[in-house]
Amino acid sequence: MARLREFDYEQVLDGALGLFWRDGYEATSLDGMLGEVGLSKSSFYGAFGSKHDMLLAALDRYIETVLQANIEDLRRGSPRAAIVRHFDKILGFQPVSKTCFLQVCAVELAAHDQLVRMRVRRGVELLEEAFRDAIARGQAAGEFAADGDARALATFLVANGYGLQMLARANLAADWRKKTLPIILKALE
Amino acid sequence: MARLREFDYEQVLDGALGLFWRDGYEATSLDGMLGEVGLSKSSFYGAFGSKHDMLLAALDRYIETVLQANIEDLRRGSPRAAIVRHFDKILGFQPVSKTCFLQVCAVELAAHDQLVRMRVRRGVELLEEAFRDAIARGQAAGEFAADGDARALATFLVANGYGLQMLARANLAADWRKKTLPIILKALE
DNA sequence: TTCAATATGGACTATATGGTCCGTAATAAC
DNA sequence: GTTATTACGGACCATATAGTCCATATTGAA
Repeated sequence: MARLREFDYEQVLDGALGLFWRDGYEATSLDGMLGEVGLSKSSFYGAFGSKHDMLLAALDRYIETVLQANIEDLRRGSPRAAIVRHFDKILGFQPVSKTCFLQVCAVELAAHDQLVRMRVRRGVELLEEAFRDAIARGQAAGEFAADGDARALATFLVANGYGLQMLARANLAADWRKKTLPIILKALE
Repeated sequence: MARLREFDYEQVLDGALGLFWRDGYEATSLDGMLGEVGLSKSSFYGAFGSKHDMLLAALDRYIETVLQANIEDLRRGSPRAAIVRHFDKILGFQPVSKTCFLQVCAVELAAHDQLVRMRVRRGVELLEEAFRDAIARGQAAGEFAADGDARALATFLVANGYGLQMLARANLAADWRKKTLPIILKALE
């Protein structure tokens, strides 16, 4: 009954996510983005509504795809090994690396944008739950001390992950950053 | 021999810092800022050069004033109490609070701006040194375990501070965040 | 085949942006 | 008081910005 869409919605959304992620929201111009993904303005406004709406959609998509993949990775193998894997990834970041998009949104936008803030919070809570599950499994398996507060330890791990990503952006010596991992892990033992 | 400047350079710089700090670099418009601090464009360009130059100057000023005050506060009283004070401040943050300007710059700009990155790194290192000193003093005084690696522990504390600030922006429940403090402190014992 | 509905290309708009320029005012040295 | 030097106000500029509009194209249903 109506003309079919010619572009791939999710492909365009992933392209936009990549730019918001790499450059931030304000620094990403709509014209530049539409040029990169090859979309006309009318198609864009018809499908996404506004730059801000697209940011929200990109944030949701990040949570559904990238963050979920990280969360699923936390379920693989032994809990301790999964947690080490998670932190090794972060410790390998350089200043230009694409660090967690939740952090980009939290720091650039969350203070003044409730819709962004709610999504970031939800994403962080999902990550926290995944850590909590991993910790609980590790406790049951005897890898971690059984008397630890799994939820508090999970929040602690999330905070350390984001703190270390900030230090990677600041280009703090990788050697120094890496030496925090044993300290972090010791809190679980 | 020449006309005198009518505005207070540092006062204007502090005003600009406040705006960059609250809203971020890209979201702060020059016209808006000049309106708020009551400065004409010619005076601005004569004194500060460009928006980017002013950002660098504001970042330097943040380090010299706000960050230095935090660092000096880490020297007051017992090391353990000073560290608790530092984290209590962070744990009191709400999403709209002005969290550390170094983090704002790191996340919004450091990936693509070497001049910002170098300054952020320097600021972070100054904070890290202050933590290291506090830890070393605490170790000497028997407040902390003497066998801990003071530098690694300092990096760990810095990372936790920034991670908790990110969680404050995300509006993660304050109760949860607060429960990480005993875990952090335990790493020192 | 007609028609209602949606998609597309791209011209267009209003405004905001960072930055420049210049005429004039104020200052201190001589 | 003259002069060299710098500050100031504000008009001005080129461009970038997010967003609108419309003529045309394409589709599936009736």
